[in-house]
Amino acid sequence: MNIEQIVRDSREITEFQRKVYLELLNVPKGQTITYGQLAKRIGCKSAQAVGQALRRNPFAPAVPCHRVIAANGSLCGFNGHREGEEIERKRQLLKSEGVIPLSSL
DNA sequence: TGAATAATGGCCT
DNA sequence: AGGCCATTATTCA
Repeated sequence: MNIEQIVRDSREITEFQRKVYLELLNVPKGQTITYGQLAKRIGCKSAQAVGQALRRNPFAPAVPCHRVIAANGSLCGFNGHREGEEIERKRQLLKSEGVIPLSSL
C-alpha cells in the first residue's frame, strides 16, 4: 500500500494536515520546499501550521519530511531542533537526493 | 554572520 | 480561550 493511500485513509488527522502530507509526497525527489511555500501550496497562510503538521505527523518515516526546509535554506526541525544519530542519518539521505548543495558542507 | 524579537495562523488541551 | 510551534522577516551587535 502506498503512503498516499494511508494518508487519505487516515481520519486521525485534519484535512489540513492531510494536505500537508499529500503535498509533501507530491514534492519530487531531490527537490526541497520551504514551510512557507508548502503552506502556500495547500492554501495555508502560516508556515508554523505546516511545521506543526509535520511535527505531529503520524507517518514520520513514511512522509519525506526531510525535504521540507526553512526559508533561508537551512535544515530546520529534524536537524535543528531535535538531536540524535537518526537525525544525521536523514541529513545523509538529503545529500543522497541532491539536497544540501553547499550549505551544510 | 548570528542571536533575539515580533507577528501570523492553525492545532491541542 | 490560552498556549504552543520543525517559521519568517526585521533589527541589533
